[in-house]
Amino acid sequence: MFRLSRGAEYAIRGLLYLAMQPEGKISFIEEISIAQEVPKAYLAKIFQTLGKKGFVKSYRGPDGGFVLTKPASEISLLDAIEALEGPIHFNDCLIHEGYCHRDEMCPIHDVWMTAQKQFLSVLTGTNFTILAEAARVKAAKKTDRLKEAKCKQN
Amino acid sequence: MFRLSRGAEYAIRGLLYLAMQPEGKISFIEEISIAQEVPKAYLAKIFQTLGKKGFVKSYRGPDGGFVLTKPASEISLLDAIEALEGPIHFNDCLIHEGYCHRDEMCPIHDVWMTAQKQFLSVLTGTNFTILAEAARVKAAKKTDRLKEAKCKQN
DNA sequence: ATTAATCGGACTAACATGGTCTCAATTATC
DNA sequence: GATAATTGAGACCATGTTAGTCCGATTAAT
Repeated sequence: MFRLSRGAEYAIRGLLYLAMQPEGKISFIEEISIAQEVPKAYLAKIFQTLGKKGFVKSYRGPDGGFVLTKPASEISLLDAIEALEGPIHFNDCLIHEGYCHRDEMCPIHDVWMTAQKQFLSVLTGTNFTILAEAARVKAAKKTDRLKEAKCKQN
Repeated sequence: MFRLSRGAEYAIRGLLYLAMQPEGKISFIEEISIAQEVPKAYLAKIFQTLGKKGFVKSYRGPDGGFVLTKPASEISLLDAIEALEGPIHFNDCLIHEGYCHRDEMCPIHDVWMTAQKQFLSVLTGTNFTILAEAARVKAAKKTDRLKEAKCKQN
């Protein structure tokens, strides 16, 4: 179906939220779920898998929560997606060399290969420092727009 | 899940088969299903949707079957896929401008946009004449390999 | 102890996928 | 005109995936 799953989408939002916090600050699920508009219980489950995959570290008990285990710059968008969806391969024939016995006559294999490479290169080229920065810029623009609107009112 | 559906895969194989036939030659489902290793009944269903979408024309009765309605060069890989899967958008926010209210603060939208563009450009840049030609080349190489192997035997 | 948080997993409803099967319609051939 | 070969339309079904919810257990700060 060529669609990002909601689970992966939410994982990305969650990691982005953490990436935008001051370093080392513990955030808890409820906080993130509200800010990022994700159902709390679902987000909790997602963060468990993010924990198992080594992207976040958790603290239990009151004042518990989650922190990134590595610098945001070392987590790519692809990492986040594959953490939830598993490895991406557009077509079965791309799973590994020799998987598909039709390879020797099938001309489509190569097309998929390049399409997938193009796609993956965009995702690996984007990390959460970049995303966090882009989010900050967007937020600034938004407040600018609001100010301007208020100015016109008066 | 970022995966091509089997249905679309089979549609591609079917169209490729037709594209490789002499122009105007009618092929019937059983023939195609055997050559392309697709379950016959399923392929029949797929060709009905390909017919409705205007890619193939059908003839009933004995000696009936299917033919391409337009030159293979005018059918892109994307056309074939979207005929079965509907329009491709990697993420909901790409459905149309303004669909997602988070756009104004979400930094990921733009990444998806470029990733999808890259991907689609590969698929639109590949048509069935290209594929058919590539298949012929591959087939030739295969027979070469076989000949060589036979030569060594003697 | 209480309370606030994660951990782990069971559970579920809805939908998508990948088919099969049947019967009807069409048409070439004998 | 009967027969046989083909597509047309759609009902049907088993399985898997998605997008969650819910609950009880665990951990730790106060």
